[in-house]
Amino acid sequence: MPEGHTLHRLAADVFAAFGDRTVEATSPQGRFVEGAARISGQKLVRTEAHGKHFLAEFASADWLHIHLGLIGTVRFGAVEPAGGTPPEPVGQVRLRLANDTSYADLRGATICELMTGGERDALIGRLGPDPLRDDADPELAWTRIRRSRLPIGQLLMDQSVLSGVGNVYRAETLFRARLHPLTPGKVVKRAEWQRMWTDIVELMRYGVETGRIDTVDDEHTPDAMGRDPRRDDHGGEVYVYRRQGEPCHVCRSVVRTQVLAGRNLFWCPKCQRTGLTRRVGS
DNA sequence: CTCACATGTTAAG
DNA sequence: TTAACCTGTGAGC
Repeated sequence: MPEGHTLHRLAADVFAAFGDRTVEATSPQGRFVEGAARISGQKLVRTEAHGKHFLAEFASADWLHIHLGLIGTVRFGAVEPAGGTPPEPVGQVRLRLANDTSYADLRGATICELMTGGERDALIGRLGPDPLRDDADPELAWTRIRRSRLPIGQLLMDQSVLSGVGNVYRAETLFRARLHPLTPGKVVKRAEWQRMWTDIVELMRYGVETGRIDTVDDEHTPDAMGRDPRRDDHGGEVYVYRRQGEPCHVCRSVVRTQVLAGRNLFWCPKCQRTGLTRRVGS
């Protein structure tokens, strides 16, 4: 379940379990044997997340770089009794980190590699501002958005414009901004972008705290509206993401979907436009 | 059980 | 624009 909040949680969880001490690294699956051997026995100095990228620095100056892609996961477990042997890996475990009390198994990632510090810096340099980082500058994203004819829905998913937003946060933040996803970037107003950025920061911080993407305001919760809670998904309550064909929680219009650049858009045709002067799509 | 699809990205065509 | 990567889940039979 990897949007940016997942990676920031992962960075915190990995450091909590393995940070400031040596860690044993193996690649039971066999596709990261050399890299695992390089960091095994090294002290884990720090972990961090930038957008959807996980990075961990070891005392050897090696950086572990992981990207979960669409289906990658890290599963944590406790070594019991402490000091004992972790359970045999099940399935394709690319990387296992372990110490005397914890282990963590990485599966399905698109990237698991070692980097130099310079390569780590270059990677971060290619990413747009991450709403979950205190040093992020939303003006950098605005500079890209305001000059682009591409749809705001496409720009929000471009990791070089801003990093960490995925399909769920895209759909939900555009709904909350009442902005149609096909609105060209250059038509978005500065104040709209500033409000949207603030909203993204708030939504994603909540995601880091809870591990859930919950985007509906109190007045639109299942309790407040007397409807059934969402159950088809591990996420929380949402306005439009994967709700195509269902009624909008606000206006009852039927939520729509359309593929854009290979990913599904979701929006409410009535709530999401900003007046007649800016109606986009149909 | 099988199948479609998924919160992502890259490289091939 | 499409396939490929590769795991997990839910729907349907």
